Amino acid sequence: MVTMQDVARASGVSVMTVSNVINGRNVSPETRGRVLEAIDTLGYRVNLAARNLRKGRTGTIGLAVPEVDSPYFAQLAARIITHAEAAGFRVAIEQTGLSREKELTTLAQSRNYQYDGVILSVVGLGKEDAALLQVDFPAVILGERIFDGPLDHLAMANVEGARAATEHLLGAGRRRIAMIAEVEAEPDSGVASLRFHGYRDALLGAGIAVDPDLVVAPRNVTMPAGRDAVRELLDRGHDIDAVFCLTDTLAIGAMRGLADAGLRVPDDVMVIGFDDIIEARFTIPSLSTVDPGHDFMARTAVEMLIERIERKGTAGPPREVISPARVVARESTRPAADRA
Amino acid sequence: MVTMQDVARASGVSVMTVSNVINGRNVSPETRGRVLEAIDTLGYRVNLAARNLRKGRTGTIGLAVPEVDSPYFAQLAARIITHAEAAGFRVAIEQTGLSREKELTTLAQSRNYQYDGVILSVVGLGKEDAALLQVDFPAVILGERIFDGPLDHLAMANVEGARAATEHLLGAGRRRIAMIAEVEAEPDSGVASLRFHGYRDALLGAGIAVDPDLVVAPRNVTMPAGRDAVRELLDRGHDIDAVFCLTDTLAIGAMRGLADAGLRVPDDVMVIGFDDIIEARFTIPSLSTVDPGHDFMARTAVEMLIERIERKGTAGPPREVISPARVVARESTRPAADRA
DNA sequence: CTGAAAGCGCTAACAC
DNA sequence: GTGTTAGCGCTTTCAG
Repeated sequence: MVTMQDVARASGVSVMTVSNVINGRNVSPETRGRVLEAIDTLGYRVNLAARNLRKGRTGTIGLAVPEVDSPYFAQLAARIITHAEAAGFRVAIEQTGLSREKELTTLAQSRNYQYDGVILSVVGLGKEDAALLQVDFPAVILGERIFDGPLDHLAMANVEGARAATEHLLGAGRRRIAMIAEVEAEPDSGVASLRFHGYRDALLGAGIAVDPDLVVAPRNVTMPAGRDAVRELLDRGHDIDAVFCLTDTLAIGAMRGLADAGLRVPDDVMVIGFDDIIEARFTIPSLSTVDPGHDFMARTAVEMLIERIERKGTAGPPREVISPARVVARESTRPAADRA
Repeated sequence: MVTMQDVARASGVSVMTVSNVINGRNVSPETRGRVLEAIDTLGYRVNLAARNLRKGRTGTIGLAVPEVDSPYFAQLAARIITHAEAAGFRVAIEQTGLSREKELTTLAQSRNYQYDGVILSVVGLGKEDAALLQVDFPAVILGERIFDGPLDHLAMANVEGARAATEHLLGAGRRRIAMIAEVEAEPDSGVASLRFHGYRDALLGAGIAVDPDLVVAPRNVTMPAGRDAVRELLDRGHDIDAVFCLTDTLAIGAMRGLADAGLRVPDDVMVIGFDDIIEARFTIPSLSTVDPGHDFMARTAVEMLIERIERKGTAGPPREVISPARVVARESTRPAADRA
């Protein structure tokens, strides 16, 4: 390993001068030339572990997401990287695999001075873990389950978005509206129960009672699970005319399941999802969904985190921000009258 | 910041004992208890920057991909994470944004002792950059452009896979087979020209000349670009009966473009992609494609890298591995006879 | 089983 | 503009 010492010796200057050259501080052109040459011939590289230790920061922020290959999280990550790099931070993505333990570990590890701050997308942690989040470290929580927690928190307008999605289906004349979501036992404790809340509100508002038989739990949040959930729904023998899916990923699977059963979307069954992933614009038929304010979320998460990082001790109380959601109508909910 | 010193003082032992407790070495139960208690009350965390500096390794491998939100790379990353974590390594994902500079930077940064090794998925770098890859650092290159380079290299069977895909279309009786790909000027210099090579071989094998008008370049490798490429193809006024797309992402866009033009897949136009991303199983119709051996690639890349890391200096010459590819037939290329 | 000392490579602070 | 000194927090080495 080549160190600054070696470079300093080779170019006949002190290590400090080498450091100054590397960090672009004032050094006479002649000296700088000699140093750069030595760096080149020796193949010297800064040791970031040493620099980080000395400076007490790394210039890297951690982003923890449940799954990197879920389109929603992948697209969120890409947006966050864009914003963070614009602000001069590198981003390291970690996968928590939907586990509460890994989410806690990531937060703890971050405090090990690996990252200057962390954006944690939470699905496993719940209200009961709020105490464990009591860390004196720049962190922003993305997710639904930790309201009134000790950290900055950014959530979506889940209830409102889900209500709007359901009203959109009602507005198209549908009445037998199923929902694909695993609703948590405790009300409003997670994404699913919040979106179910919106679904129920919309139905009640239209004078329709929630039929528990029309709410089916997928085994996870993937396309295969969405397809199988639709099969179960159809096996129950009910006459459904629309499905509201917890996420677009489930919705894409659901559309596949409907096609397998010989049902046409939107004519026989309308489908709407939630998330507005890029894929939704390219399914056949294209998928109506709820845009949870992607750009707002990514930008806000990065801004909140960087502000905490820069302001160090001078913390201020935790903030709570809700990103607005809006329905994006596409072919999968288009009424017959609108078509050629 | 709480240090080992503080813990040592609080529990009346030396820093060494604290270190031993943390690293699970032999310490008397009583002492261990006192130390753990002090750690807990003080809220001590190991400083990884210091540990890394001292140990000269980080336990983290870097994974550089062009885009984290491309399904292919996202799914590759998820697989690599799985294998690396099984071997006790953490993975930090970085996005190179399709730029040659960022690819080089990532490789250089990695040598700054941030990662123990790096898996670099290359699209911007070419043969001419081989010299710049001459690093004395554990690295595995994923991609097509750097054959005979100085680093371990893992590639797909692009020519064979593309030939098989095209033969699959020929076998279904199609003759006017278009290809969506931006073919590089230099033969066999990148993924696109290699797959074009396979496409051409298959056509020639069937006695069909390549019609340059049937080869259209998308503006990038995304769904919108695939859709627009199909539009251009149709605007040229040719009668096509099949399309081979450089990637599944383009193919999904292409199917959308065909639907927009009122053409049915596979009846009017068959479509086949390349990559076998998860989404391909859930499009309507489901997408035929080429499986490039995902699991093999992820596993092999991690194995090769870790071997380099463990063996430090004792390098051995760079290795070259080709992952086998095979056609996966789905609805988008199903002949009429096979259907109900 | 526990401790003392040394030093990983770098930069902040202060000389000159 | 350049050099000297000190020390970031940890683990390795060697004594006890």
